[in-house]
Amino acid sequence: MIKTKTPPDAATGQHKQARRVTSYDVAMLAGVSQSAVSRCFKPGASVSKSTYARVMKAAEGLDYIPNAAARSLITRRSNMVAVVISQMANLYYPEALAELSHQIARRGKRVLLFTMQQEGDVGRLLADIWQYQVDGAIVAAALTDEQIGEFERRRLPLVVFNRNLRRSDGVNSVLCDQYEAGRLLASRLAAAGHRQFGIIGGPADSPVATERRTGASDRLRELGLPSPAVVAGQFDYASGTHGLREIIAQLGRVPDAVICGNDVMAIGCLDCARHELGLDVPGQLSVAGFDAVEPSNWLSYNLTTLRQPIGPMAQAAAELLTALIDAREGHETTAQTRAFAPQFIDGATARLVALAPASLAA
Amino acid sequence: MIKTKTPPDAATGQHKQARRVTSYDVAMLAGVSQSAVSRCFKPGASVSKSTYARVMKAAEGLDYIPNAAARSLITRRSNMVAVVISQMANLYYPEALAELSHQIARRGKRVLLFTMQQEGDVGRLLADIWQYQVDGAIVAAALTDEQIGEFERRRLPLVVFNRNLRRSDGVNSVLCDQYEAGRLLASRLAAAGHRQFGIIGGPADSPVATERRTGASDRLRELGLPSPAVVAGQFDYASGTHGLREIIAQLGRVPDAVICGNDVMAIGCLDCARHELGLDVPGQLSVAGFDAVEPSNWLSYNLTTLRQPIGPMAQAAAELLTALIDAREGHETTAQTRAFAPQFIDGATARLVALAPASLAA
DNA sequence: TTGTAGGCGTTATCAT
DNA sequence: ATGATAACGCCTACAA
Repeated sequence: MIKTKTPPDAATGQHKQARRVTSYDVAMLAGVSQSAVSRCFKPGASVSKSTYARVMKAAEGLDYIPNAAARSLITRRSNMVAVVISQMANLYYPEALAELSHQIARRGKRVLLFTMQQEGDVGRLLADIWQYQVDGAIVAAALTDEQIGEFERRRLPLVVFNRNLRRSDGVNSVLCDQYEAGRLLASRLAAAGHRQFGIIGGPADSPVATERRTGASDRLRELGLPSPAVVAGQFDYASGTHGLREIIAQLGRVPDAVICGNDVMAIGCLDCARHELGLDVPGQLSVAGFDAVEPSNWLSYNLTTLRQPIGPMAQAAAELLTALIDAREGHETTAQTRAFAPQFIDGATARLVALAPASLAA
Repeated sequence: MIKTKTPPDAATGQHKQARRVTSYDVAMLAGVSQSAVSRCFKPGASVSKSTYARVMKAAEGLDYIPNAAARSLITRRSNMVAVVISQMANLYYPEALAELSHQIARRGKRVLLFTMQQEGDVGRLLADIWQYQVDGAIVAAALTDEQIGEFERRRLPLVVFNRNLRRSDGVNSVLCDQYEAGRLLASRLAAAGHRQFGIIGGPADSPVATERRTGASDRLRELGLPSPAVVAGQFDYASGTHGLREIIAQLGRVPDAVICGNDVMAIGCLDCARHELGLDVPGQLSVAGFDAVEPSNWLSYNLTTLRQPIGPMAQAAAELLTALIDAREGHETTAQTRAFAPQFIDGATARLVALAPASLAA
């Protein structure tokens, strides 16, 4: 007996123990060398038709599948992409994740998922990302410049998703201009004659939330409108309902319009206005959100909002990342930013035309 | 020069090329053997305090992180768990995924995500699951017995999520009894005097959808009620709106109650009834769904539905799977099923008390 | 086209 | 406690 550590039941052959079937087993059964087997599983390798057939038959008989861990050790490619996402509660992110997963799968890779509750928790995930030897990462969360630097040092392709446009230099990113979106929404509402605004913002550690909020309030200030009542929320439904009440308490009256940091909060705000406060929307109050998540389009809401083109953005992210991965060896490619324009959705929860003097009187 | 393929800039030391830093580098810098380094990264190994400190300092200086692929090659543990999910559109699954990811992360593992459009596509994913050497899998999709057998042959721990209770023997599973849930909903509605039902079912390839539908219609038959109008849907909003119209066309009248295969379809049905057909819900029509996803609880809907306890279910699945993984070597454990009771949510979209004779007259 | 041999970066065994 | 050394399963020159 020369074989080391033969499993106890090897002689009986009853069932093969933990020992997995390897390319050696296949080679033996097919009567070829191990490297021949290896070549058969590499697309575009030079193998004769006859050996290919023999190997494949043997592989099938043994249920052989190449071991990706062993392969990645030598090829330095794991065919895994890290996707880092917070705010699964946000509704926008599940939609984005579904698209990302699909697009990444199309390109022959798989998603290793990293989720977290707070955006601030990214730091603790990073070590794991290094460990798992992913080929690249798509991060939809706030990264500090230092953290981005770590990706560079490790030469790990990185695409940030929805990061602040104004800080996107030097980083490959896919995004909507959230600041501009905030401005746009404020402009449209102001143009319709709304004067007193409320803003229900998102979490402090979310750059997207911050951009939207400052975009809107900057624009309102430019227009010389009264300063809006601003309250903080958590991107969830309850933040919308509480937020509206808080705004009303702050102002001592119902505002003309409320801009919410995302659709879910806008829906909460809307429901509170209609069902708890008995307000007519958009008659007495305009409400608008961001994202155009699916429920915003439901008949009960038909929300006025700004769509982020999730599909194209996910596709762009996957495309950009795989390009970076394929080009990793050799020339440094310069970072690019793919910005998408938010699309205004003219729903039914915001009045968008100025009131005629007559109707003001009425 | 003996070193093979020394990178061109190795002499300059300017920046280290693709060559990654390994435990050897750390060992060299710390002045210890490579195996000493390895031990330092294995919790509970025997290392002296002084070498540990030296190694860790060197590791930090070099940004060294153990390579998980190399490790898994020998330990036979990748610390990855495959999660297979379809129907990301369903709203229920994103919520489940978020919980699963969280629970799995707590146990020191990560989720390798496999998504698909149709449940029938599971087959094509399986080969990838074998490839990636995951430690186990949680599958929330329809698996054939043969496919389950393949997991067993490969001794890959498997937990099925929300598979048919009546076929759960021999498979580790976490589920709600969907058939019973369907019966329960039918019973409650029938008890309130509803006689003519409509059912908007889910996709044909979804066992969950099938169970709910047959549970409801079996119960209606037992009660001797007129046979319901049954239409098929895709678990999405549009299926709910179209479904209701189709049911009305089939029956030639508005049914007393509609049971929908999930909440999103129920919401579609509800919106169609109220906003397109001008029906009073629950005055003229009762509508109920399944899952208690977040929007079902929003004020505009307050849907009558059956909650699946996502949190406990995800926790059970993660727990069960990790237990299986830890017990993999040695004794076969017998398969277990963890069934959770659906919880009736007494919303405001279904009339649940019988009409008094007086009000019938009125 | 095919086989031989070395190496990818760890962990695990066994002396010391 | 520490250091050699042999796996782990595969890919890839290189030689034949």
